This record gives sequence, structure tokens and C-alpha cells, in this order.
Amino acid sequence: MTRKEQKEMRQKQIMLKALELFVTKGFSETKISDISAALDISVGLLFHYYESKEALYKSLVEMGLEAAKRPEKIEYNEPLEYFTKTIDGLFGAAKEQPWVFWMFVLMSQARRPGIPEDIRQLALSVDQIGFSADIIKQGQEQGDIRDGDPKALSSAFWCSVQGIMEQHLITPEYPLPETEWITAILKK
Amino acid sequence: MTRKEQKEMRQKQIMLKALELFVTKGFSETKISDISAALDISVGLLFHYYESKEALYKSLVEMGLEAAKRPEKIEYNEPLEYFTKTIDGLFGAAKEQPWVFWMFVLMSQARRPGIPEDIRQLALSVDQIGFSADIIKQGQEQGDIRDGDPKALSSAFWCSVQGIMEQHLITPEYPLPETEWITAILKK
DNA sequence: TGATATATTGAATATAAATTCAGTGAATAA
DNA sequence: TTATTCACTGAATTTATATTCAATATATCA
Repeated sequence: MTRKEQKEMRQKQIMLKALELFVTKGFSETKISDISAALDISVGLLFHYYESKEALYKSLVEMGLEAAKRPEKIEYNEPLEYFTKTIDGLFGAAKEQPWVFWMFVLMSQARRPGIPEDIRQLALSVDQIGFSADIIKQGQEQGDIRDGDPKALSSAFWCSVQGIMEQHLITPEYPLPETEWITAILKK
Repeated sequence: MTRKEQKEMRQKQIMLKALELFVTKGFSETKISDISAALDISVGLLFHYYESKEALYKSLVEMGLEAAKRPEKIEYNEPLEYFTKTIDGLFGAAKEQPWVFWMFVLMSQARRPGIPEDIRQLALSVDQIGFSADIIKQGQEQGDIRDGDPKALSSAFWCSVQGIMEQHLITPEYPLPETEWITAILKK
């Protein structure tokens, strides 16, 4: 293995484990030594790759931002179908690519107060609610989404999804709900 | 003011402010000095009333447990109406008695990993999900609640409410969603 | 092969926040 | 009135954890 490969592997390894621990235990509750112990490396090595705990967190948020920039195109006829497919995708990722799931939760958590302002602003630059509100507007015109302020509906929907995903991180053995239970929030 | 009254007033004052800060900023992110500064008292006084930050947290959870023990009786004809009234009550409390709202969020957060085990167990002793699942079963028999595992439905519903409430703590200026949007998760 | 750069360690240090404590003044009890 | 208890303060101490750093091992390069 070349040094470059080794370096990339380590960084990937560290970021994935940090992501997992940050979303399951919380940022403050996760010690640097928790991460290094879980990977069976020294704390020093972690600081060799990342300047600080906060810098590690920031690089995770930047990774999330990247992922948000190139969203997979979702085809839909009815606007409601867009939400159904999105949730199916998110919930489907839970087992095979848990990091997709973790990242979604991380980005939401990074928008909260208490997070260093520069990182928070990064996370806030992904306007999930606003984007979905536009699709909700279409749905209201086409008649498959209920009446009401599109932004408020969008917010209610995504906050619900957030709540459900956070619970699933804690008790992954318990199955995720059916997608149509959640999209019922929007359905006319 | 007698000493007894003074003492009770201080304790109430400290607990309310701690409750507010713990749920809005998070437990670890809230410094003892944040609480004392917000109340304009010394940190020493806080330790005069509470042995430790953790003990303060525990007494809050115990207070939540008390409140959960004597729930207000909710009258309902259709089981779904029980959920509608519960949410109306919770959302209605948001402005006038924010502590009701805060306490609900605190109890949910106290069930998460990372919380000292004894406190976590206390919080887990309130079986919100199980209790609601029974009412959901009734609703399924009477036909006003959708089919599906009652516990899973109950979990999805309360996790959604949790997600919405947590968001509202962060952006209280933004209105809470309509109750029927949320109960749509359960409605047949 | 020798020289240099990089990965890695873990003990030492720095830092931030929790906790203690000795002292002050006001309320209560004798 | 005097003695005792309690509310209260904030500087000093302790503790937990992030961060640094000197040393070692391994890979890369000339």
C-alpha cells in the first residue's frame, strides 16, 4: 500500500467512525479517545490527521455538503412521489450504507445552536426545507398534497423524519416505519 | 419572605432555567456558569442547592416523572381524538407554560445513550410508546387508525412529535404545524 | 545503500469547566 | 440581645479531556 493510499484509508476510517459516534453519542459526549480506541489507534495519530476535534467535525460537515451538492436525480410524476422515493432511499440506506443515514442526521444537528458559528453556517447553506417547499407547492397545485403553508409543511415533514432517524440510531434493531405513514403528513 | 419560601423559590428558579438551557443548548453544552449567569447568582450558590450538575439534571428528570405520574385525563370518543387532544395540549402549552414543552423534550433526551445510566433508567420508566400503542390498538379495532404494528406506529408518531418539538425550541418564532398534519401519521 | 519524509505512539502539558471552601452578612431561635 | 443557622459569594482547586511533542518505526527516494 502506498503512503497516499494509507493516508486516504486512515482519513476515511477516522471520519466514518467519528461520524458514527458523533451522531449516536453526540459531539460533546464523544471523546477523541473514544474514536481512537474504537479504531485501535493512538490519540496522537488522530491529531496527525486532524488539527482539532472541531476541525474533524467541520470536515465531516464539508463532506455532507459535497454529497448534498450532487443529489441523485429523483424521477417523479406526482410531487408526493418525490417524497416517497426520497424517504425510501434514506430508509433503505440504513443497513447497507449507514453513513448516508448518519450524514443526514449530522447535517441536521450541525444546524443547531451551540455548534461553532462557521460550521453552523456551512450546514445551513443546504436549504432542504426551501427546496422541498417548492415541490410541495407543485403538489398543492396538482392536488396530491394537502393545503397549508408549503414551508411549514416542509418543515413538519423533515423534522418528523429527523426525529425518526435519530431514534433509529439509538435502537437500530427496531424497524423503521412504513414510508406512507410519514408521507401522510403531506398527502391530501 | 421566610427562609423556606426563599429556598423553594431559588430551587424553582434554578430548575426552570436549567431545564430551558439543557433542552435548547444541550446538557454538555450548558455550563454551570451559564445557568448562574442567566439567573445573576454565583456558581457557588448553585452548588449550595445541588450537589452536582448531574444531580440537578436528575432532579429535573424526577420532576418529569412526577408530572408523568398524574397525567390529566383526556376524554375521547374516537381513539384518534386522544392523539389530537394530546398534541393540541402540548403545542398549546408552548407559549404560556413553556416548561411543559421543555420537560417533554427533556424526558425524551434523557432516554438516549450517553446519559448516566441511573438517570436514563428513570426516564425509560415512562413508557409513552407502550401506553399509546394500546390506544392505537383500540383505534384499529374501531377503524379510525391505520393498520400496522401498534408499537411501530406509536414510535413513529412520537418520534415525529419529538423532532418537531426540538425544532421549535430552536426557532420558536416559526409556528408549530397543524395538529392534523401530525395525526395523519395514524389516521386511517 | 543512505538520507529524508511520513506514520505512529503515548506520556507530558494545556485548557476549560466542575467543584470546593473559607468567609460575609442576614434571618431565625434562644 | 446574643448565638446559631443559612443564603450567598467568588477565588482556589480538582478533574476531565483536548492538544502537543519528542521519540520510534516504516516507507520512499536519490
